[in-house]
Amino acid sequence: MDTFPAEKIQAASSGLRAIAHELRLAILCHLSGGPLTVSELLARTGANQSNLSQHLAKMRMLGVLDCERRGQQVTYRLANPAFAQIAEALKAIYCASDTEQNSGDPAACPNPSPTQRSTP
Amino acid sequence: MDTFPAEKIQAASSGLRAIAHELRLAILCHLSGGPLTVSELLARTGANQSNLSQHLAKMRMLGVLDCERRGQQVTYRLANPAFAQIAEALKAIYCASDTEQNSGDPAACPNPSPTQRSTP
DNA sequence: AAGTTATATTATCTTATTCTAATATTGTCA
DNA sequence: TGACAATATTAGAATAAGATAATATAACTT
Repeated sequence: MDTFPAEKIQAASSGLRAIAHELRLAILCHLSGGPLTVSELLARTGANQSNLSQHLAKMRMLGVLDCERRGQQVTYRLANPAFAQIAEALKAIYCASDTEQNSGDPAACPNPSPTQRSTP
Repeated sequence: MDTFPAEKIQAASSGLRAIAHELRLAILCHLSGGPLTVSELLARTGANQSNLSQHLAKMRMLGVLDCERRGQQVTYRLANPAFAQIAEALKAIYCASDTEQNSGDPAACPNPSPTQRSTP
């Protein structure tokens, strides 16, 4: 996959920023099952009202969520169902059925590593 | 999709944070086509060497990339092929074939919006 | 060993995120 | 109209992320 036009990268990274936060990802996951009102999200996430509202606003402004008011309740939904696929991919990565994920040292790498010659 | 265990959300959001940046997303896209050396990434992204290295380090520490040194070159690759799916999903969202994406005001919403009664 | 290439690390400054608390809007109902 | 419920907004302080420049390390070459 190299065909991601450079001009779109900026927009896409904004979209990612919109969900790259513990609470906002939780919101995404909950909304992947269908629209929910703020109260429902409040109950499911256990978040602080003001804080939740701010995060919802950010997700909306960054184009991840749409919302609609009905009386005094506001319902939020994914602006694009493909956002749920991102949650799916994450689940595949972080909820692998195996016992453990990656046994290696996360920081292990380049300079510290032992020499490996390309032409032994 | 509500079956994303709460304990995993934190790890997953770290993974997202690792790619929620213009340059890091570009790196992900380039590596989706297969492993590349730092020099190759340097050429393709046009980034500053020090900066690129720091972003690669962050992606590695957050578990998105693996790397391996061969002589004086270091090759980076996706730690999990499923990360490429995220790039695919983003492409679906942000590179829709239609002329334009979402024509609505991104900020339009709740309080500012006109009344809609639930029982008209 | 000295020079050179490839890459990583550190330091610092600037800017952006995030949380909390307080307050404001909007809509409903008695 | 006045109280209440649902949600949004603002302001401020604390923390994190980012860019740049300078320097360090590691491996190769002569």
